[in-house]
Amino acid sequence: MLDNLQKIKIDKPVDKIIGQIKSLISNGEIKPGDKLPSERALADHLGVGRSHVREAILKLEFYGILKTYPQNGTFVSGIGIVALEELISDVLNLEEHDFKSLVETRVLLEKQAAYLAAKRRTSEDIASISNALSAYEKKTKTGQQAVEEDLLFHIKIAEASKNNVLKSLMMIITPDIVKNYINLKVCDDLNFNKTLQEHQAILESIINQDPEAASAAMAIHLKDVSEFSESVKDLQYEMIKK
Amino acid sequence: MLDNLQKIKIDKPVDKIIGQIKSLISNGEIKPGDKLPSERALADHLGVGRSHVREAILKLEFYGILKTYPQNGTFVSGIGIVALEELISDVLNLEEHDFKSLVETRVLLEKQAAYLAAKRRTSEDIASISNALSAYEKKTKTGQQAVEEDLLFHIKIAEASKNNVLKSLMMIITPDIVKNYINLKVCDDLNFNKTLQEHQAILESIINQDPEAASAAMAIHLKDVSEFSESVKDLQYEMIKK
DNA sequence: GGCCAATTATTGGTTGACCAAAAATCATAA
DNA sequence: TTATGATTTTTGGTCAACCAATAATTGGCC
Repeated sequence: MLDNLQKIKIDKPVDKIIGQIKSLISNGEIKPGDKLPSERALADHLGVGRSHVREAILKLEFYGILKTYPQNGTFVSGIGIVALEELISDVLNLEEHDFKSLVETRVLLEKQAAYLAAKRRTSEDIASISNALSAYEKKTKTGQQAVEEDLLFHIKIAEASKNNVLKSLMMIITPDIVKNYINLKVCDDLNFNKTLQEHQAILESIINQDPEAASAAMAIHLKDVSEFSESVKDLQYEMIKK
Repeated sequence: MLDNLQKIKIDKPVDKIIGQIKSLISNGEIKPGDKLPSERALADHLGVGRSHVREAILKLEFYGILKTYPQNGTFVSGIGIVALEELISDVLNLEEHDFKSLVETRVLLEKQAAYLAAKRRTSEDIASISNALSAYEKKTKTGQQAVEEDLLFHIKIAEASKNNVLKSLMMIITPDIVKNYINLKVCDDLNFNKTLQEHQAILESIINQDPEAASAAMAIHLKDVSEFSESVKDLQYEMIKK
């Protein structure tokens, strides 16, 4: 009976405006590099409040599509019409990250982070990673969950990689991962001791400055959850999203 | 004489507020999962307008750190204090992406995209990638730059990978890449015919469903720019940022 | 005493007005 | 005719007030 309630698509005003801006570009009214109409004019033209326009511009600014100069105007990035349209479309469809893609990408990033960390780690890095690991061990020894400490261990490795883009991207997908972990109750299945040993193996490889081993150890560590994600696939679509 | 003007650090009100929210968490006044004080209360407490608080919340929401429920309140993600602090710090320092990290990460993502595209591509994917390649060829044959068409080729491969997270991350770093390409004038050095051949090699591997070959072909394609990034390193810091 | 409805207070959402800075315009003088 | 400086206009930035929906409170009823 309630089945047909699932597909409600709330078109937030912001997304509508972003769509409108996109069509402005598609219709050739705005070319890459051009100045966008003033916020006022846009709000008037689209029949919405300026706040909405502002929010939309803000969002597109995060993704580098627009750039605002105070008291001057908002300008479109100069990367080309078609690419611009693709980018904007992507921003609009940003929510649909499925768990499988999420995990698949996480594995990729984490492996590379471990690889680079092994190559570039300083003694300070080793200290912080060790600290994170100790905190994790201490927490799990008392039987508690240690999601935070687990995360921190991985973050410290990302820092040791000396690649801030890699770290930023990991940060970006982390909340999604955590949300899915909680929803799918992945944590319950994990054996803390096993996780601890795997963490130690990763740390050891990083200490030994053995990139390949570090990457491999990270792959093993993430293998469980990776396989798990294969099995759930579309299960998440049946869950109630809050 | 103008040297000391370089270090101007414009502390936008938004970043200040994000910092304040972070310290609220650090001081234990707000715990993960808690409800944030109302926008009004926050604005009053911090002595700023509500718009600024709103903008800060919006930004933190993009990164999954906060979640706003209309007419109810804004809640902090439940991932843990330390991890939360790390995440927020990262949001604040998000701008400092250096070119080397950018390229290094791009290579990683693109190689994986090509790998997965070769595994999962449909005939439709091949068609769109081919189209993008044709457009690139046509444009370069006339001697023009074809940055957009180049980008589009890579985007279509990302789409063929069927991993939307991977695609999103590539989209996120693309503007940064483009900006740096333009600033550092990488494009000028590239040989269009060589690029075209490399693109064709990638496409061929994807058509043949040979993931390893596709990944390798992409690596070769990106090798030039990768090496270039090694040589510039800190050169960018001397440039004027606009 | 316990339950339910009307009321009140609080929340984020939305709007329009005002501000200062930058750009564009125009008038004036060389 | 050109250069220059005052003036007007336009811009995004900021703010305070209002709106509708929700949650908390209160009062009355059973």
